[in-house]
Amino acid sequence: MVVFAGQGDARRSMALLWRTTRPEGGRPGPKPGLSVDLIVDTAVAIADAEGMAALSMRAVGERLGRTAMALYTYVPSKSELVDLMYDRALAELSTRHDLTGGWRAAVTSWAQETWEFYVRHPWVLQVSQARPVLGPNEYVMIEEALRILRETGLDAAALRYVVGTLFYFVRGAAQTVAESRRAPVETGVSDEEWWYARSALLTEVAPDFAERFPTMAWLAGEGAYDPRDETVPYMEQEGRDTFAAGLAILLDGIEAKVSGSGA
Amino acid sequence: MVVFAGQGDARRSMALLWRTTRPEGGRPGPKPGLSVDLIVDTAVAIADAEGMAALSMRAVGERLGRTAMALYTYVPSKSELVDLMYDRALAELSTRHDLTGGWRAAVTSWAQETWEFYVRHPWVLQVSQARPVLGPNEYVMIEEALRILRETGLDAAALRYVVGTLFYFVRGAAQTVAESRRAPVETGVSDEEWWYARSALLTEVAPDFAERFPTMAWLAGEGAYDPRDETVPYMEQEGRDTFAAGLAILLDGIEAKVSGSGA
DNA sequence: CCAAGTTAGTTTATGCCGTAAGGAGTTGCA
DNA sequence: TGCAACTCCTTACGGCATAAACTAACTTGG
Repeated sequence: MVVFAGQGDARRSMALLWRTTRPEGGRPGPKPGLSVDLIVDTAVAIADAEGMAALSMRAVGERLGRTAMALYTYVPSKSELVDLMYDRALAELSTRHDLTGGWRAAVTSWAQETWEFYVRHPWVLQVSQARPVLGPNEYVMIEEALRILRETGLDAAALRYVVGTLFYFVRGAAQTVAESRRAPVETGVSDEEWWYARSALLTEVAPDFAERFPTMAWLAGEGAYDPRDETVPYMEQEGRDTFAAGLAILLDGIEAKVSGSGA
Repeated sequence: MVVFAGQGDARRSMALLWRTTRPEGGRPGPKPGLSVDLIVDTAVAIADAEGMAALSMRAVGERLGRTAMALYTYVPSKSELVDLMYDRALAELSTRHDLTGGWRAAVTSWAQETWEFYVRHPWVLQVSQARPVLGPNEYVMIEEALRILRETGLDAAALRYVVGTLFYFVRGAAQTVAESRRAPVETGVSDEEWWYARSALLTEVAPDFAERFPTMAWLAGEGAYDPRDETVPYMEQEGRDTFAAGLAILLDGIEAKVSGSGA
């Protein structure tokens, strides 16, 4: 049974995100022992350390020495709490990338920082990108990307596409690495163990691998594996490299569009 | 408490994915009333129609006139079932894109088809990209992308990056549209209703929007909104356009790399 | 100063979920 | 004929979000 979210709910949720609550001097009743900020910070700490799967109202309450139900005084629901976590986390991103070196340098540093942010908070990528949360910090983030890329001189429509494409790429590239960090925490099996066991099973289950997947076999034979730093898990190294190289490709494409449109 | 997944579990799961089970003539016990295929198909149907959130063992069992526990005779766990769903869905993708028109045309048609696939099965994007599922059809999909792009003549390392970047982009672009289809199904609120209510609240909660987010305000003023087909939800139109334009940018970047490396 | 009303937080309960355990009925083979 | 293997069921457990009803702390109007 899906309950239609009423207008009132939406208003309360926006008010919470944008912090439009009056000072509220001297009210009756016991003094609040918690606060929305405290709850959100605690929830973020849990998600960072133990993954989104470990985030429950009970878990947050327990860390604060309260029951799960106590949180409902401050936050209307778990999904609302997750929205607040998301917006809080986004506040970490810087908002003033230097444009004096040209837009390409600025975009690169923006993308790098954003990528690191996602990797640092892997759970953020699990927050539904469905309807955007529409919190203040999400707007700040988008505004910053637009501000930088407007420097290219592209028109409004092109700017939209370019920013969208950049977001897709950064999120996708971060996702690979984020998951390779999340999985060990949540399953207790390291990347190395997992891949080792899995690839052994693969040859067992598909002995004709090389004939069925010739290009993959060629790629593996080409020694494209390059574990230059053995302390970095394989997936993570791969993700980093793809990010750097992919970003260059993307920026080349954007540059072509910019000079093509005569900017 | 996370239980370490043993080797035996992994072997069983790979065997299930790759269908390496002997014919099994005349065994004791009642004839199976269900089959893995039937269960997986039913689960896919539920996920397609009602979203991943509605997919439960009880729901699948009920559709088949069985209890939830009956499924465990065929499938060891829900997460295993989801892996099987994922691989089954991937079987829809075609494996022989025409290369006679050059790699760019082939990549475009591959990307288009893959994008449509994700949009058709929005739940696929929710299946963790953590440790790849490693089913046969995932390999087929990757092999096809590699086969097409090898036509560029890029070396192994570059090929990896390019394919990775392309995947990130297609998934990201599809995600936006997929969510805009998933959300109404799961929440009962259409895109239009939601955006209308939300943007009204936004001006209420941030009356100084134009000063705080000048580039976004400019973009909105530029009339970048172009609802050419009113039957297509806004988010979806935006997603489609970004996909087409973004893909062109990406391919331009790849082309630059190809001619740069003297292929 | 006290009763009324408001609020923070608890306990209890409902209805979901995945799945462990054990039992009932069915079938093929020794 | 009996046994082992098999499918499927019922029951149960511990988890989840959260509704409802309650207690206790606090402010304020009379």
